[in-house]
Amino acid sequence: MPTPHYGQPRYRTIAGELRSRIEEGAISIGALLPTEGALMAEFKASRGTVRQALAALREDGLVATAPGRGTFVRTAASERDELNEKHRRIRADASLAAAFSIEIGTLLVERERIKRKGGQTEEVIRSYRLVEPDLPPKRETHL
Amino acid sequence: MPTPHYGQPRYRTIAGELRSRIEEGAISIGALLPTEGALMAEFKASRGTVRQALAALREDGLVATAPGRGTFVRTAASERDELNEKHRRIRADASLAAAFSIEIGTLLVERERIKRKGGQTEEVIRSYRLVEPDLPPKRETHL
DNA sequence: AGAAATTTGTCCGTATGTATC
DNA sequence: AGATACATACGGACAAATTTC
Repeated sequence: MPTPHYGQPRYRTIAGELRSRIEEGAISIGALLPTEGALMAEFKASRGTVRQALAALREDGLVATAPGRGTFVRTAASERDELNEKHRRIRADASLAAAFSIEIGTLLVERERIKRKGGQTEEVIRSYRLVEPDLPPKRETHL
Repeated sequence: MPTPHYGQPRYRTIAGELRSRIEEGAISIGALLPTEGALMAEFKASRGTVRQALAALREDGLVATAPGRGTFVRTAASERDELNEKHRRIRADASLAAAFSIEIGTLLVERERIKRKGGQTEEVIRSYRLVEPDLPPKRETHL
């Protein structure tokens, strides 16, 4: 098969399948995922594609990989990563004002993410910033 | 050339070189990096290797890539990402106590990262958690 | 509007290096 | 030392998004 990635790319499909197994407890926390070779056979995918899938899970913090050892499940099975994400507008307190070199009371955007794991909160992440785009705007549909 | 990655992998070398150019202003903010094809020619590397290098820069938040368009520099050239990282022990206030379902005053680890960009603070990230490892411990040097 | 060219995205197969078991 | 498993690298091919003409 060439490279038809109509709906979803294959690596995302594979990542999703692995994610499901982890969330459903088929692969428990701390356990090893199948080796890259095994995944190649199971999904009939190339090594690169399998590694792309694992990289995606790694970015989500779901697994961790060690050379010569394998890829391990990092987080709990059920109730995984409910990652509530909230955006709020808050006013800078003293410490934030100092960090940004702005006046106390200036409006900031707070993004709070709460990672849960089996009902228990694992981590609270709060980031503060002003605003700003990411990429330059698209070219206007020409003349 | 086969695959000798003694000191540094090639993709890291390429990423480092590009990073330098960005930090030194040779490629200014918002500007396009050379295309993947151009980088292949310049570094005499395969497409995959070049893309690995770009992925590394992307993970650092240094650049952003758009399909069909190219890879753009995201952050300021000089004084980049001073990413001060501090760890502190703090006591849970009301909101953190609620998030973790613990008592107010319980000790938590706060990791604060401040991303700067040309002297100006861009983002303040604070994460709170208890503790815990990442990977299962290595096997003892066997029987 | 539409076709062509450009550029990134995905995927395959293979080979060799390095770490761990 | 040998087997296993992940890391790096090459080359080729087709798909999809964007820009250019």
